[in-house]
Amino acid sequence: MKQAAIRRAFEEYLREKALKLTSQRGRIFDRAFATHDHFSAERLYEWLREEEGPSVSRATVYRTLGMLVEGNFLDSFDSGRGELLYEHVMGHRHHDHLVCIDCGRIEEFFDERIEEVQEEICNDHGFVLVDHDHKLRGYCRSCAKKRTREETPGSS
Amino acid sequence: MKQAAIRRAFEEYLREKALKLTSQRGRIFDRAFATHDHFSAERLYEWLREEEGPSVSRATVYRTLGMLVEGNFLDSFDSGRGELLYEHVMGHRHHDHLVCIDCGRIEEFFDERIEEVQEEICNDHGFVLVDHDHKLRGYCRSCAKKRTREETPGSS
DNA sequence: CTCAGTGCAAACCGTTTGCAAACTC
DNA sequence: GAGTTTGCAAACGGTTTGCACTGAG
Repeated sequence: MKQAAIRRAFEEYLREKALKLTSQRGRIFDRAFATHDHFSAERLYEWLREEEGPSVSRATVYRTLGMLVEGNFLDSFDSGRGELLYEHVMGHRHHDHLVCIDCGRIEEFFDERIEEVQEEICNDHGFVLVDHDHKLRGYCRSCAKKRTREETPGSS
Repeated sequence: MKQAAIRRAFEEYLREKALKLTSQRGRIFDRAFATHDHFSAERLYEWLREEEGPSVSRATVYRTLGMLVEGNFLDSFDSGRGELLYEHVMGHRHHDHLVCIDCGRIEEFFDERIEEVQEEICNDHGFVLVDHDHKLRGYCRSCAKKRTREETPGSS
């Protein structure tokens, strides 16, 4: 889906819900969809104050991000460091995350087998699965390499 | 492992690390191992002030819980509601959690297939897996039942 | 014109921290 | 006695909220 189409979907959503299209909402939406990275509310707020455009307060950033998650334009997940991270949903299928505990790098994974087992587990427990949070934490390729080097007395 | 043996392991740990056995650490440890439930730092703090014994400050509760996780006496995991939950480790093998998004009920699960796939995924990404966080969120049996009842015009 | 939405600053909530006093070893 | 550990209260960091003002519909 192209930017323009996504933006139209957003405006359509606002209309349906009788929400107003303010310049702040527009800026926040566009900025969120302009990145393919995961970002925190605070980082998005920084971006908005660095770049020019109608001013947007921190409160409005938080409120609008909440609304975008509600409307399924964004997904949020816990970074594990006490903040929520957001990523846009359009054109992405569901996936989970690998998080580097050294540099913070985030990669994505998806495995159908896990999805199936999750359903099975919920059935066994009588749970109705709504969503899940699956993070694998460890060292990414380059941090793992760095650590090996440091731990080995090696050359020098 | 019996309470007494666990307590001995704790004292041994303190000795090894040259940490002091204070009355506060003793109380916190004992109280944490006296429950089989998941609890937050704040809840543990409440328990300690309700029950009698040497007084323990909130700061000490947080500091000691951190130490107990460090020493592998407790596991902590993110409740998803902005607080950490703790559970004791002794006699429990690793497991993940099902969380009811209505009543907060927590059940545990373990599935070897998922553990294996996780390793495989990490290998594929060049990650060295250290640990993971896997929560299934949904409605527990009784909350699911309650919801069905409410949504169905039904009898009345 | 009206009411939803915004900005501000204060409030929140779980957690951490600096420092003087208290206690273990 | 020496040096940890504690308690207190203030600080923190991310997020939420009350309220008067602004602006979209």
